[in-house]
Amino acid sequence: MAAKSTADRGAATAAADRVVKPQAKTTERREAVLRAAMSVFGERGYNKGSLVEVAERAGMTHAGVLHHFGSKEALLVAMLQYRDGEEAAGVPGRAQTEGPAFLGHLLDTVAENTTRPGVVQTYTVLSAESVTEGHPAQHYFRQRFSILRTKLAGVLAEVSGRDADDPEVRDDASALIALMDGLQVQWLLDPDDVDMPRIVEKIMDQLVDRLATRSVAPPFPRPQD
Amino acid sequence: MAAKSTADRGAATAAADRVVKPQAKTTERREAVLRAAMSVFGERGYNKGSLVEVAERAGMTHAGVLHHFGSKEALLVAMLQYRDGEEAAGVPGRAQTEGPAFLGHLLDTVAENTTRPGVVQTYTVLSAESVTEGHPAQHYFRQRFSILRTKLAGVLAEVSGRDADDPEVRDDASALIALMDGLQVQWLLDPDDVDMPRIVEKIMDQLVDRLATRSVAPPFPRPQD
DNA sequence: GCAGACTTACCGACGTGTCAGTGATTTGAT
DNA sequence: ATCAAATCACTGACACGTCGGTAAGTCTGC
Repeated sequence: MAAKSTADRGAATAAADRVVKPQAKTTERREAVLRAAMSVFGERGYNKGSLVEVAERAGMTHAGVLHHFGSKEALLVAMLQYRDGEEAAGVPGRAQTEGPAFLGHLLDTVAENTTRPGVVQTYTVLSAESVTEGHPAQHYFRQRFSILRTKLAGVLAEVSGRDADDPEVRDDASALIALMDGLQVQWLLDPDDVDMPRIVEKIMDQLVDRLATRSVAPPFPRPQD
Repeated sequence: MAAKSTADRGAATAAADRVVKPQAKTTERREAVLRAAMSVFGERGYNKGSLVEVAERAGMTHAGVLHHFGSKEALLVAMLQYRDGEEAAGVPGRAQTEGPAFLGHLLDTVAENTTRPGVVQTYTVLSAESVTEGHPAQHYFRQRFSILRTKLAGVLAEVSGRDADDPEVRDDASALIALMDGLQVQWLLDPDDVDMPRIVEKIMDQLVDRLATRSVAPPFPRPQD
């Protein structure tokens, strides 16, 4: 019968070609809107950024943007998810960096961010803005921080021969994330006065070093090689 | 311009007594507006916070607020300065804590902030928002960070017997400030998962310790044993 | 009676979201 | 392959609310 929305489509073609459901260039246009949203919300924040400006940068009217995403809130959420996907895809290696290499990946990201103030600003402004009442990105950032803390704690534990549930390890994970985020604000305001990569690397080394050398009660014998 | 507003007044009359200048309750009312602004801008951010809501909480109309402060921007700036004054006055000791005691003061502040999420939110949201183009609080925060970095570097140098111009000392000052700011975002989003005072104290100790024990030697990967 | 502290009334600019309509494209039956 | 119907990707106009700011008048304490 009649398919209601674009979501209701299935088993039309057997072959696994890629352009079956949407209208050929639709994905392209949606991505243009998403990228426009990143730049606008990054420059002005979610509250001050307007759909009209997003639409202009994407080359359509604001009604067109609403046609694709339904509401400003939904656009923000879609943008956040899109950004995650892009980042994962952008890494030359596999989707997710695992183990100790993750620390190096973090350092690389900090260094790379130095060349992309726009991206840094998007993240900084939005994450802070999200703590206000009823902000649509609140759930996203709460979850993101939670996952990041857990992952970092795991890596830190692995590297230092500790337990990932050790409060000290978790504290250090929180601290490292906080350090990176906090530095971004200072750096955006005063790029010449704050050397993000150098600072993060130094503190990270120091944290790992202390975690490894000062094992309070090693649950297992851990030779330092 | 007919009835010019009283917006710009800088305590510029001769006698320092109280019977000449403001109209008795005026100072009181202005402070009420300033406090209302802190709560509104803290909850919603500067962009989303409205003069109407500030006015309501101060018990007047938004035109009344404009009468006192001239513009929304001017209100924000006045609020920021008022907050600084309040904080300085709130410390039981003198206006400014000097020397090594400053580190303890910082720790006390972090602990105290744990009981005042509103204040923390105001600072967090506004400081991040200020990095956007043309934000009225940009100058305030740039200056604030600059002064804080310098002061902290001085104290750190004093405590560890280093030079305040030492890049390592300045890096650590930036790092400590970044840590505190970054933790606030995580804490606001997840108060139970982030123990701000404990984390800051631990990192601070660690920083001071390393600064003091490791003089002016270039850092080797594994000097400690 | 006058300056200052307001209020009421209002303006123009914007911002989000709705709606009907219009071509372009895809679909499905022939 | 052809063609009509369905669906899509939009646009333009508008409804409706909100916001910062202005103008002018009123009330109050000195």
